[in-house]
Amino acid sequence: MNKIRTRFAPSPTGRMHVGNLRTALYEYLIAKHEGGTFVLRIEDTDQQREVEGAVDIIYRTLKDTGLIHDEGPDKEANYGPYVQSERQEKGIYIEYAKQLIESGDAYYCFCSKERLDTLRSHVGNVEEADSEKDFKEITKYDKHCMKLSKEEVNKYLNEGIPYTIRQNNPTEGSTTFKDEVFGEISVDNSELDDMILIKSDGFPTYNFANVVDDHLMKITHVVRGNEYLSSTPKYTRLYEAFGWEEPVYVHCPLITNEEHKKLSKRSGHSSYEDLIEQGFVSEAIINFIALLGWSPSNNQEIMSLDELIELFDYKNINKAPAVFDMVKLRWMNGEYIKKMDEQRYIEMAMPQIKEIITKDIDLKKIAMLVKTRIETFIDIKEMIDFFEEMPQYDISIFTHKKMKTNSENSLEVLEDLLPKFVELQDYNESNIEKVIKDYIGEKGIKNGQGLWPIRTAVSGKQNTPGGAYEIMTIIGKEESVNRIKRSIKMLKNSI
RNA sequence: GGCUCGUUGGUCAAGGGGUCAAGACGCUGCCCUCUCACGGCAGAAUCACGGGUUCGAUUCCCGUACGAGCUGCCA
Repeated sequence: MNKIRTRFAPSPTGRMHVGNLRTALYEYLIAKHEGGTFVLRIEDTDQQREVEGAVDIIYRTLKDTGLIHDEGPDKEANYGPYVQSERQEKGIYIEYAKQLIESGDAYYCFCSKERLDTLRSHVGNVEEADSEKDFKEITKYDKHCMKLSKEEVNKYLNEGIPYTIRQNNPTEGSTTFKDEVFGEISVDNSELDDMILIKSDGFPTYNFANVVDDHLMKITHVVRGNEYLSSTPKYTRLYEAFGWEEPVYVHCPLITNEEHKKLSKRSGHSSYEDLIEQGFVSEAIINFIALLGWSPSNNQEIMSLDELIELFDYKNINKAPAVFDMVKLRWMNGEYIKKMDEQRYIEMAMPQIKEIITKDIDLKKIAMLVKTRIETFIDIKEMIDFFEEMPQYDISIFTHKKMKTNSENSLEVLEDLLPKFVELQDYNESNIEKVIKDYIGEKGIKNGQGLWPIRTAVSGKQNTPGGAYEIMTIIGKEESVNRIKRSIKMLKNSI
C-alpha cells in the first residue's frame, strides 16, 4: 500500500478559522496515524482576497498547535513549489487546462459578465418571498462558447479578448463518487455546471488547482469540509478526463454555532487567534475540535496530540454537523490549566495578574490560588481585584446562615483578634493560622464563625480564591490590620 | 426553487434488530469545606414523525417534517 499523503491547503485570507484548523488536524492525524506525510500548500489563487501576513498566521498556528508539516513552501521537497501562485507562474495549470481542451473536456469561453448575468434566472417572486433565500438566482452556463469553431476561438484569442477556460461536463448520465464518511453519492450529470477552470486573470480556480496539485503532489487522502461535497462530482469528472486515479475522500461534518449555522467570522470564537485571545490553551483547543465530529473507540476525552495520533481513525467520523459548544471548551480548558505544570502556568497567568495588581505582593501565590478556579486565563482578573484594593461592600455580607454569623458576632471576633494581629511579630501564614485557631479553640466556636468574619473583613467579598490565612499573608500585616479596622468601623456604625 | 447531506437528552456523543439506550459538558441535590472553586457521590433529561419489513424496530426500507450545505472568474 502506498504511503499516505495528506495536505492542508488554506488560502491566506486572515485568521485561521476553527473549521479549517480541524480539517488540518484531521489531515495531520490521518497521515501521522499511518506514519504518512503531511503537506502544506498555500492556495493563493484569489488575488482579491489575499491578506498580507496571512501566510505567517498559517505558519504560526501550525507551529503553535503542533501540526508540523513535512513539506511546504518553507520545506521544499520533491513536489514543489508549494504555493499556487508560483505554480501558476510556471504555467502548470494552463498546461493541464489545454490538455483538457485538446481532449474536448474543456473549452475557451469568451462570454462577458453581462451575458452571464442574462443567464441568471430568478426563482420565486420578490413580493412573496419571506427572505432572500426564497428569491434566489440560479445559474448554469449554457455552453454557448463550446459552439465556437476553432477559427473563431483563435481569432478571439488573437484579438486579446479576455477568456476563461471551462470544464465541459456531460449532460446525460450520472456521476458517482465514494466518500469515506458519507458513502456513495450520485448526481445527475445534468446538474453539473461547466465550472471555470482558468479565470480571465490567468489564475486557476480553487477547484481546478486542487485537482491538478493533489495529483501532482501525490495526495492520497483529500480531507475537507462537508461544504465541498456538492462540488465533488465535478472533481470526479476532472480526474476521469485526465485519466488520473481519484484520491480517497474524507468529508468532515460542518461545525456550526449555537444557532446551527455554519460558524461565521462574526461568532467571536471563529478563529484560533480569537480563542487564544480569550485565554484558551492551544492543547485544549486542539483536543476540543478533534472531538467535534469524531470520538475515539475507547471514549477518552482528554487527549494529547500524540494520543490523538494513536487513537484517530477516520472511519468513525460522524456525518451530522456539530455545534461548537463554548461551555464545554471552557470546561476542557480548565482541565488543561489544572494539569499544567507550575512554571508554564505562572508564565501564562502573570500577564493577566499584572494587569490588575500593581502592589508589591506575592503574585505567584495569587496565581496558584486561582489555578483550580479558572477556566480561561481571562477569568483571573475579576477574581483577584480585591488584593489590589478593598472593594466597596455592604456589611450584610457578614451575615451567613450556614456559618452562623451576623454583624454582632463578626464585630466581636474582629475586635478580639485585631490586637493579636497587631502584636504578631512574625506575620506569616502559619502564625496567622495559629492565632486564629487558638482563638477559635478558646471561644469554643466553629471554624466558620471565626474565619468567615475575618475573610470577609480582609477581602470585602463573599467569595474569594483562597481563605483568610492566604489572603492575610498575601496582603501583609499592615494592610490586613487596616482592612480589619475599617470593617470594624463599618460594623459599629451600623449596629 | 433545484441538487446533496443530515436528524440518539440543551450540547458533544457510544451503540446498533431483543440493552435498565454508555460516557462527557451543562443543570439539580448531597458530601467535603472558613467562602468560591477543586474533589467525591447521586439525580433529572434522548432515539423527529408516519408507514412498512420482522416474532420484535432507536437500529433496516420508504415517505414526511425539520435543519444544513451547495447553487461565484471565493475557497
